[in-house]
Amino acid sequence: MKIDPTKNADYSAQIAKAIRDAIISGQLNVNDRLPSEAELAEQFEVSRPTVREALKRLAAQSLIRTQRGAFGGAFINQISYEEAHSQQITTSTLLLSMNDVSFDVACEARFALERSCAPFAAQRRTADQLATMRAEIHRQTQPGLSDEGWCASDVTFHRALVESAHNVILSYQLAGAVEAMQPLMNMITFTARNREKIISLHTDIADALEQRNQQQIEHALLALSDYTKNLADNVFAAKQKIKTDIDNQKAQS
Amino acid sequence: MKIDPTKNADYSAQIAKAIRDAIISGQLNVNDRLPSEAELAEQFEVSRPTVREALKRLAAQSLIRTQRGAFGGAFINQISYEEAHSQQITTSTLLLSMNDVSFDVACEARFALERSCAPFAAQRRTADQLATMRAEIHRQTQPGLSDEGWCASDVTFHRALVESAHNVILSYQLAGAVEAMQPLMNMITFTARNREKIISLHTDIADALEQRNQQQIEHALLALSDYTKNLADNVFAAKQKIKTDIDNQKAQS
DNA sequence: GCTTTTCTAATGTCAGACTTTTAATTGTCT
DNA sequence: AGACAATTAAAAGTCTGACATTAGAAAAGC
Repeated sequence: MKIDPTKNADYSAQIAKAIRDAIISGQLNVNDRLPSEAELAEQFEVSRPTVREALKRLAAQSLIRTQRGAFGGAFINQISYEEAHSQQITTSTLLLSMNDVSFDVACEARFALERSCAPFAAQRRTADQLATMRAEIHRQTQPGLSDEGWCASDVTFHRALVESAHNVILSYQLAGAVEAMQPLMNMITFTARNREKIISLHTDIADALEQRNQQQIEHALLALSDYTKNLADNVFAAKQKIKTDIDNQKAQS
Repeated sequence: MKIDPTKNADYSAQIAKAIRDAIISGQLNVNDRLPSEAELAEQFEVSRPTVREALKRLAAQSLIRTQRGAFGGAFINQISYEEAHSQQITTSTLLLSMNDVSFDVACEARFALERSCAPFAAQRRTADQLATMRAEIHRQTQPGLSDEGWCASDVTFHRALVESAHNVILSYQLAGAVEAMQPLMNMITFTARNREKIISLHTDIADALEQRNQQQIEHALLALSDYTKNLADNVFAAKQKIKTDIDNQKAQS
């Protein structure tokens, strides 16, 4: 972990890469302290601001944390599930919003991923998680529930399902996928009739989970996926119609 | 997107957050140019180095790209699948290496996620992808294949399977999961006999895919998952044995 | 022995200057 | 007029040196 030849990249980017590689390769361990900024500056033969920019890059990826004061400095950060998770969501959300992914594709992926926890959920679900799901279903039946409340409840419901697989890695990956999809889902307003149907599908899922019936869980999820896709198609078609109507009106006037 | 009150966070972190939020909320669009560093410094009432640290944070997340020279500056970056993907891998790899996740859990998650593409792969696989998989299987039968070559081939094989689902979101999520697992997989050295068995399981997968048989694909993947887990258990048990033997030897001397 | 004060090493911030890059403009020649 | 070369200016990248703030450690006081 030393040199910066005269490549065509910023020093700060090169330094960040050098340190990142050292962390990933295990040369630097969790809670190790990096040399002070002044020392790093000397070591890499650059100025302190340059080193600082490199460190900020690493901090943005939660690779290090910094602490002020004597015996402070930059420490290798043990990345937690929460941090990793929120980063995944930021990245995925941006990816979805910037690359106009079709709703169908995203929806298909989302439910396909969720289905992957079905076998373990069927085996390992606890009464606790089932109760959470039932409670959310009950909340969803309340007539006065706002759109935001509905969406939040939906997320909690699906999260409980994922958690019931009792596999941290799976939870982490799926929660990221589900939450990243949320902004897209929010584009659809659920009417009372839509809600009723979705609640019935949610109930199917909960029932299947209660009976520990893997295939039925998968089947219900698939049905939910199809229904959501259909709903979205209608919503988008309606929006499109309004748009063309306006265009026609303009053309006439 | 304005002020920084005297909160208990770095200015640079606050500025980065303000700009990040503006991007996510859509106030700033792809390829928009941010004000120059000097202008931002004036706007936020901080110095230019502070602004620069904020920009480096955003650059580390691929949210912006910078260009030097006249009419250069910082531009909102359209995050590509590749960039998003490599970030996911960095995060997931670190998460796995720093939180001593058990191999079983990771392996279970990895193959469960991969199974989720089975229904689409069965429907949509092309001759091309099947050919890639067959070619990799053939490469895997070569006796002189190095461990690195074996691992690379394995990744290519599974990647082709994932791609055959023809869903970019799924590909992105799964490729991240599969590649993040790779360092863990590399801890297992595959003996000739192991390889033979894995090749046979790979062949099962390819056959099932050729026949567009979803259930058989899932079944073969499950078998591969179980076999890999078993293999890992043995490897770790062997390592443990060596360790205790050494300890005993030390105790005797 | 415990609390309080002081010390000090480290990050956080600033101001100002200089260097390098790069695109637009201007100027010149054919 | 069009193509090529020189000039210019804007912006990021870098450096120097300084000051402010913080927080742990050591010393002083009780």
